[in-house]
Amino acid sequence: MTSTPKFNPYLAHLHPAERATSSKVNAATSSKEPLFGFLPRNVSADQVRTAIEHDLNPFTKQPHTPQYKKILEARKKLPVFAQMDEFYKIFNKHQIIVMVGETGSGKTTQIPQFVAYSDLPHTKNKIVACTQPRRVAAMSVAKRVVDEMDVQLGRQVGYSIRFEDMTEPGTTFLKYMTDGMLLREAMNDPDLNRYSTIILDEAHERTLATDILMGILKSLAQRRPDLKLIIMSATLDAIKFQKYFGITGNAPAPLFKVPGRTHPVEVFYTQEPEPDYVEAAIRTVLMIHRAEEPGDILLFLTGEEEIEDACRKIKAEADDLINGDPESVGPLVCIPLYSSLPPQQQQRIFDPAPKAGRVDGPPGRKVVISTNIAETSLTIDGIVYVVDPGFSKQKVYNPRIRVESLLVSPISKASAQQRAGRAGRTRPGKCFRLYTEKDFMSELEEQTHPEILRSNLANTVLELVKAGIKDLVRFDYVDAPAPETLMRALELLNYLAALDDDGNLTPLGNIMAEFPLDPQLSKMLIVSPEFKCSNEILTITAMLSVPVVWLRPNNQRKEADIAKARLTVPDGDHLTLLNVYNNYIQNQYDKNWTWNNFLSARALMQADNVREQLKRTMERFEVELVSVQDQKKMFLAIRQALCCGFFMQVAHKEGEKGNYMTVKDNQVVALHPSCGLDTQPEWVIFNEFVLTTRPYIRTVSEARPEWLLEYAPMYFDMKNWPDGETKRALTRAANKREGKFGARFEEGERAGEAGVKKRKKNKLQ
DNA sequence: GAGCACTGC
Repeated sequence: MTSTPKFNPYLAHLHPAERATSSKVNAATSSKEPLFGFLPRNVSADQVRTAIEHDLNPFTKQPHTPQYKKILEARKKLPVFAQMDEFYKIFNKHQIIVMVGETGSGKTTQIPQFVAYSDLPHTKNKIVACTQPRRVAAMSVAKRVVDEMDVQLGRQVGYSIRFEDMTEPGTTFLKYMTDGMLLREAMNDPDLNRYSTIILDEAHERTLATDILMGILKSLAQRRPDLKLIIMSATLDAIKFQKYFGITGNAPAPLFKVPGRTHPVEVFYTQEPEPDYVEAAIRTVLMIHRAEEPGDILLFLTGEEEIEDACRKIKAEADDLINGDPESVGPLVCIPLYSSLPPQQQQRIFDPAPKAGRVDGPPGRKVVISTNIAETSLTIDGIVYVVDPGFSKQKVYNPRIRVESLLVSPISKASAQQRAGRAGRTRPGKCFRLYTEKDFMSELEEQTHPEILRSNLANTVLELVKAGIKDLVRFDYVDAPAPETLMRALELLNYLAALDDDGNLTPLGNIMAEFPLDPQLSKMLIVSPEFKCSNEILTITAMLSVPVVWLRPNNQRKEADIAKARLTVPDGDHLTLLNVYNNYIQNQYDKNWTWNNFLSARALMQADNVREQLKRTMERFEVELVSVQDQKKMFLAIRQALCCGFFMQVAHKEGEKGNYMTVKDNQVVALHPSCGLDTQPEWVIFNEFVLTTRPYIRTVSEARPEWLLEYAPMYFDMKNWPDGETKRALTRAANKREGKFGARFEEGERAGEAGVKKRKKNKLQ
């Protein structure tokens, strides 16, 4: 290589810097290369600025489109752009950095591009990844960056979310992805060798996946000095992350800080605590409507019912105002917003405010009444007033009874700030907090508890063990979960035979981890071929993994209930779910059919999608897809397979009043009113424990004690059980059974192990 | 005789 031809396909694959050193070519030709002189991980902002202005796209070597320059002018106005020099100074010097970028700083779109100029991942077959907590964000940011970089979506720049991989192996070097997706990858490739830099965006949201990734990446950074990490977060959490990612006993990780671009928001508190926050919220909205300048209102409430109720009341009161004095106030529209609303109705939040009732009359106003969805997931432009009663529904986990439930709780200071910020996106705004300043200062927690402290960790623990992390108690968590939560998870996985008594992954557990499911579900799915009903269990599993398919509109409850009764299988709710799905398929995914039967077409489509994904995983691990033809046998088989996964979620009837008592935890529960069983069987197996007006079990099927004893002998080993009616009933069943089956009971082999062992012998080894 | 904040694989 002594001369540089005009085009050399070999040279084109070489890194420009390497080319420059490997051949002393004439500088005039080479400098036409946009990336000429770039040294990986040691580039300067000057170099990057020059490359960005180059006529050729540095990554495709194609001339830029006119659109590129136009977008570039807008990019240059972003606050991060002004601090490019500082960014490279810090990034070049450190392996891990923490970045704080307020709303509007441009961090999510720009920082990954800056990193691409530094890592030059396209020359080394590496990828720069940027994680997002939400799928829509990963998708829309990737699309934006594609335009900014003048490349094609799914080629050089792409995204990867569940059900959709918009990347091209070997070509994609910048990838936006959900945090859950990267965690999945880490499970199978603990060194994440494809990545040169990993950026965790929105780290302050502390999703379960991001928290686990922080732990994994912190230790990975020691094994892989070539891997760089950027943790992007809101201000309040930065110090915590800096300390966490600091080298032990040494300095905290360096901070790169960029201001945001928002407008000031004036905050008001109430003088006294409000006894009824919904009533106070309604009053405040109407007060704003009467007395404040034009501008839309965003009110935060906790759930669907509260929101629909408030919508009706505000509408009624506003109408009264107008009728009473049409001169003083303009028209007002109320728009509800929560996640179970169909997307079409969610779009209504972007409708413009209503026009004035008449020429020169007072202008109209839009009020969006929303759950927390408007705090992070959706931004509504034009909001000037925020009404914040200070509550949201939050997930809480009680490890003692293994129950996750939703509880209306006070929000955190961080959350309150986020809410207030929603008023200042387009111009200066006001935020009305329906609590006192004193309560804000002294009663609200600084941060919302990270999800890892509020969740059942069974799934997470299985993923961690699969990723090679065995000592879960001493794992370096940003915030360690309660030991009891970990213990409960390990215990469940052990009973399910996913982990052996030493906490090692079993062959069964190894396959279970591959399914994006709760361990009870993956266990039941994997063992279902032994019962000759895997096609059916696959469907039921998919139906249990999506939101409830039944619709029950307020004004058509009766009709909805009748429609549901037509599809109900009296032997159990799980069989009803199977029946609904099968009917949906028989009716060829017909939307009219779903509509006429008060079923959510969206949820059913999702179920079908999930079913396909699970099916592919089953095929990959040679979990057979089989059915028995005889319906009676099939119904039995399905409930037996259910027992293999859900034997820890069993309740026994106590007395004649329809009360049930959960086995071992001894919680008194009732069958949920949605339950379709036509009798009250002595033993039931349930999918879910819900704590609302009282404790209910939901999605329930009949179980038989002999199945429990046969498929979960370790769990139903009665030697160390407390005395009680449940124990007596089980003992009766056991005695009866022992007479019948004798020796087989002694084996004590847990269902599922046999099948996996067989497969292992044949295929896995 | 009820209800499902939100997200993710």
